[in-house]
Amino acid sequence: MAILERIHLAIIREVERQGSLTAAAAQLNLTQSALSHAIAKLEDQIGVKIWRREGRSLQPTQPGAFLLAAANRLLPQFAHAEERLRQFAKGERGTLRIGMECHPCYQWLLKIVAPYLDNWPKVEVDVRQKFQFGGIGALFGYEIDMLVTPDPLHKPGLRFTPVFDYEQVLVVGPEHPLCGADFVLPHELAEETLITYPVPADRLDIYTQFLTPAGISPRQHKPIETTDIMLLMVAHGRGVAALPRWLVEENAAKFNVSPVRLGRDGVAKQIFLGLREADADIDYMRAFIELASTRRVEATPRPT
Amino acid sequence: MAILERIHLAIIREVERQGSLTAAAAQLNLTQSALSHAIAKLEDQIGVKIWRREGRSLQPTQPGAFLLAAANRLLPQFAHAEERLRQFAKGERGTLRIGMECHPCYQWLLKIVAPYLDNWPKVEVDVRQKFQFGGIGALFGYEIDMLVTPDPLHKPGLRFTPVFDYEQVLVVGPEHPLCGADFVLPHELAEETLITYPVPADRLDIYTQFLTPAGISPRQHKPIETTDIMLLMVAHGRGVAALPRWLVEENAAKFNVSPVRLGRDGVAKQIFLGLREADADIDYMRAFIELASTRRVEATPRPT
DNA sequence: CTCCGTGCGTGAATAAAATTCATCGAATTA
DNA sequence: TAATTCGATGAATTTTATTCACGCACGGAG
Repeated sequence: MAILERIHLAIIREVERQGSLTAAAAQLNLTQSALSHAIAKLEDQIGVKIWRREGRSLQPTQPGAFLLAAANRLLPQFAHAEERLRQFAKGERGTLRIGMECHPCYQWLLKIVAPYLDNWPKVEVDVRQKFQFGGIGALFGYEIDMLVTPDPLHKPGLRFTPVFDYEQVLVVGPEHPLCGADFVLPHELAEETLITYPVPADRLDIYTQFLTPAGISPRQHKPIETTDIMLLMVAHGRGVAALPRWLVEENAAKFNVSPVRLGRDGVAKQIFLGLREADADIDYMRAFIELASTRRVEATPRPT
Repeated sequence: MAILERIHLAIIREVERQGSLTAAAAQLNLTQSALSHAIAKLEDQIGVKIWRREGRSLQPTQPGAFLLAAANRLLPQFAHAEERLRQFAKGERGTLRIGMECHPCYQWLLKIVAPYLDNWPKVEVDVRQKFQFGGIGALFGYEIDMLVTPDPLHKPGLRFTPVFDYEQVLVVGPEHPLCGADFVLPHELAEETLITYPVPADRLDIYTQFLTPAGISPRQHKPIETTDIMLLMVAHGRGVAALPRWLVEENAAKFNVSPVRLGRDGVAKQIFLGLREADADIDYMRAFIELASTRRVEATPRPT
């Protein structure tokens, strides 16, 4: 009845990675012959070829590509399940895999995770930042168990809890004309170089909530990966950036940068923790959210 | 290295379903002894018990429950993968699994699917309506390949295309005082019995876009599963309902019901088709969306 | 062009595993 | 309390996976 097994998926994935049966076999601690037999049997039973044998190289056929996608989706879940079971065996509670969709939140997260690890010595924490299908997809696809994101999604199956409010502000260097200003209006950025994290513009609040509504684009847009470099660039007059006020204030002395309110009323933001509804009752998950919620005060900037 | 196999998940799921090893064994075409050995080996290798043997009954332990959840998630994907491979073998293109989050769209869908099946004789179509984690979750979890929904979600990994616009209207019976009225205002429904599909109020447009903003609740709220019964109830003065105008007009003669605009401007709605971005280039998927888009005219009611 | 290295497929042999058979003890029920 | 049902266990057996040995085809080097 059942013909497709875990080993088949493992072979298909490994052959793709290594480029040849022989190399894949070595990786899987098997002989080339074993793989050949295994695949031959599978191809025979379902009546479909997995690869096109073009001379020496193996090109996945359509069914092969389909299986490859399935393998890349399913095998990590097997691996994680086994890992989790081993943790159960050792008396550990599990691994909380946290996904981040909010670059500057990393520093905030560290402040939550530190006491959490003390309170829950038997829980491991793992933080991930790259997801093929976005944070929501990673949550649904069991790549992660919790998501830190500024944009929640109240849908059946997921639950989001706001954990802190903050104000998004413009950061400028000491020589910048806006340094010390009460606030900045969109058109004042029309000739600026805007430094942001490397994500699409429609995921950046300074566009969606500030520039785009006013129909303004900055003169130049520079993507930078790390917050430190970003602040360094701003401090040395290479452009301006938009970051949470608390982050700017924490780094004000170190980098010599100043916050400026975005617009008269400021741009208010919230960070949410999301998890699968099915996990909502797990004690160590609840505890994390609770801890994150109570630390909210420390991270809150002055009210707008 | 790899210890957790498909068979283990199958056993765990089947034991849960059947309540006993013996019954599960019969279901899986194995002997009770085989299952016992298989599980004993697994428990031995990972060092964890799957069930608590309380006298005769088997209660899943915490790891057991975890594996059960994994089984319920993973096994259907194996089954579907095999099914899909068999279809490849037969020269078929695959099965388009369509999920519905929009009760009255069923009739519309039939009109799209009929010509589609003719154009793509090698593609099977399967329509599903129940999802544990909502339509979006089903899409991410590979339970379905396409989602028909009035509320889209533009997120990385998913793509939504609007396929038709319609007007949501109130439906009333021939004896109803509102019959023939130009439009209805929220307070006029305060003493009515409102018939809807059995979904939460925050998913019903008549609440979110009409009643709730005005702070009105109907006197009574009756959930009904099927459109026909709903129209029958309305026609016989048992209440009013909210449905797409095109649906009402199609059934006006058959059931003797009339549409009434909701508010002065009417309530405008759109239906979207959603799919995983990874599938966006598959020809028979594109074709379905194209077909659905071109049929848009027929379903469009008079403009508001 | 030919030789040689390398990679894949195949059949027989072997090793490993899964499954069954036979049996027992414990728990449930009549 | 006897009869019955269910799960565990060890040995026997069957099935399956893997290896070994070998042949063939492709492609690069000489």
